[in-house]
Amino acid sequence: MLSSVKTFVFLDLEATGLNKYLPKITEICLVAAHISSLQNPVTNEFGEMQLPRVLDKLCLCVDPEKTINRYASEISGLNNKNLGENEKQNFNSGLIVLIKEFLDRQAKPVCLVAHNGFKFDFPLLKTELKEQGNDFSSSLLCLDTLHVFQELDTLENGAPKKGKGFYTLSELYRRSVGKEPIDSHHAEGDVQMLIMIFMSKAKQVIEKTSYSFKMWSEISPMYVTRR
DNA sequence: TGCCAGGCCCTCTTTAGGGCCTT
Repeated sequence: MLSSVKTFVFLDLEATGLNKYLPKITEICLVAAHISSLQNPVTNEFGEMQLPRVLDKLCLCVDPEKTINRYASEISGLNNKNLGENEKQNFNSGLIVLIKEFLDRQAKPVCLVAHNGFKFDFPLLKTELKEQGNDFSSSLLCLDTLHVFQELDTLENGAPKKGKGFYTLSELYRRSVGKEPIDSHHAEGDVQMLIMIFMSKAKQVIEKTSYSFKMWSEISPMYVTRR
């Protein structure tokens, strides 16, 4: 299934908190890369892998209309004060139109990619869409890089690696790229790390992983607000 | 309003409990 995907759209959300606090999105970043760029990474004069030159980006800050968890504010730099002062809009129908048009511009089939996406980013995005009475095309694919890298380790070593923090986005980036993360917990920074991690294993991800993707229609909302 | 994740994996397991990963 993944071998037929033409565009991977890397996604990261910042939010007011974690799942149990019924979070709302404070920042969304989508970066679309064509399979041809991901499978043939360009290197600089030092032989270091570079982000593809041809990328489409959509990054927006969002007024969550809810108190942002203190820790979430500290790590993301987004708080109710600066979002309010900058007059950011909420997650409204206009934003959904933007995102859908962005996805529609990409060569299809399209696959969304997020780290721990099955548990956090995809369900939360689905909740926000459903609250506006909207949704994405059911033909959209979803890939969770947390599952991908655990599955690759299982294929190579018989089991995922153990230990706290082994599969965090930052740690995967350190091991894949050999550099310290930059702009961690800023949506665009996290997406850039995600692309680099993906490119470092693109061939294996596309050819070997078979359990790490779902159809968008299989994603359940994180929660449903009572009205 | 207030509720307050969750499926998978591991082991000091299986009559269970705790950690991971995302903000």
